[in-house]
Amino acid sequence: MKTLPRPTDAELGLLRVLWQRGPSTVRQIHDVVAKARPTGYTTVLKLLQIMTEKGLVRRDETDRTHIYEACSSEEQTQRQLVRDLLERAFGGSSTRLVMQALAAKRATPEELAEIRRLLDDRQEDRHGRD
Amino acid sequence: MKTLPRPTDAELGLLRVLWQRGPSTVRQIHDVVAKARPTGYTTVLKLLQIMTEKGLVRRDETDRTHIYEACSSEEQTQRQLVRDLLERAFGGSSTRLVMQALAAKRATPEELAEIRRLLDDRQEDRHGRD
DNA sequence: CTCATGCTACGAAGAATTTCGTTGACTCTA
DNA sequence: TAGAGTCAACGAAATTCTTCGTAGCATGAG
Repeated sequence: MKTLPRPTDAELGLLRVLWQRGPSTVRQIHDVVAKARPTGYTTVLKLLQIMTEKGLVRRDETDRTHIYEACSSEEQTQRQLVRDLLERAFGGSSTRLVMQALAAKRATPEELAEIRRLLDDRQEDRHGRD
Repeated sequence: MKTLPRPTDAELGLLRVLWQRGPSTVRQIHDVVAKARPTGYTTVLKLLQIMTEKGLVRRDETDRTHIYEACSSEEQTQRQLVRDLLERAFGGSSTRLVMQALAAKRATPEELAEIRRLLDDRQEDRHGRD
């Protein structure tokens, strides 16, 4: 499994629908994205065809109405995007990225607690492995 | 001060040089980027001209050899990029972004400690303000 | 002064992204 | 079976991104 190309903005929009809905037809995807922003049906179709070539999605052509499905999970893609941003803009320092993430949007106390929990797990991992 | 456009990959590369070096000439910037990847001098120049139009950099034209300078600090730009990614790929959940940041690159114990310190500050802030 | 050098400006080409119209095929129904 | 509707495929246009060649101007050395 080789690394997939970074999805463009429009592509990411379609992927988000696929993650939310699961495998879907062009029409189903179009219905969702068109609600947020007027978009032609064939625009979505073409984008999905390109994404198929790139390996971002796969499609089931059994029936006449094809079914599209994301190749990477939301988590995998998010991690890829973060890794990318990390290298391109943060010189690989996840600390600084986390700092900016917290600065960019005030986290709720619940979120802060969850992140704290995450750090605890992380630390346990290290203790377990080192 | 209106919001600046998101810098492209190549633009971000030049911004990183400007942040690192401070105000610089085209040649100085070119020398740095060309070391990492062969790039024509005029490629860098053109990119800087476009970035000037976009407002990403400003230039001092006093001398014949212009001096370019980033309009946004590294921190501001990073925050903008994170905010952007947050909306585009994480539905605004900074928690999940932090999770992926930690998953994407194993943080060192020192980094983990620093993030922990950050959270503490954050919490104190809230106590102070709530 | 003249020429080599270094600089900016400009244009253009090629690639990637985004959008949509048209076409031809299939399907369902009246 | 004829027509309306739906679908994938394709081409093409508009835009943005990236790259670089060329031209024209200034400057400094000989």
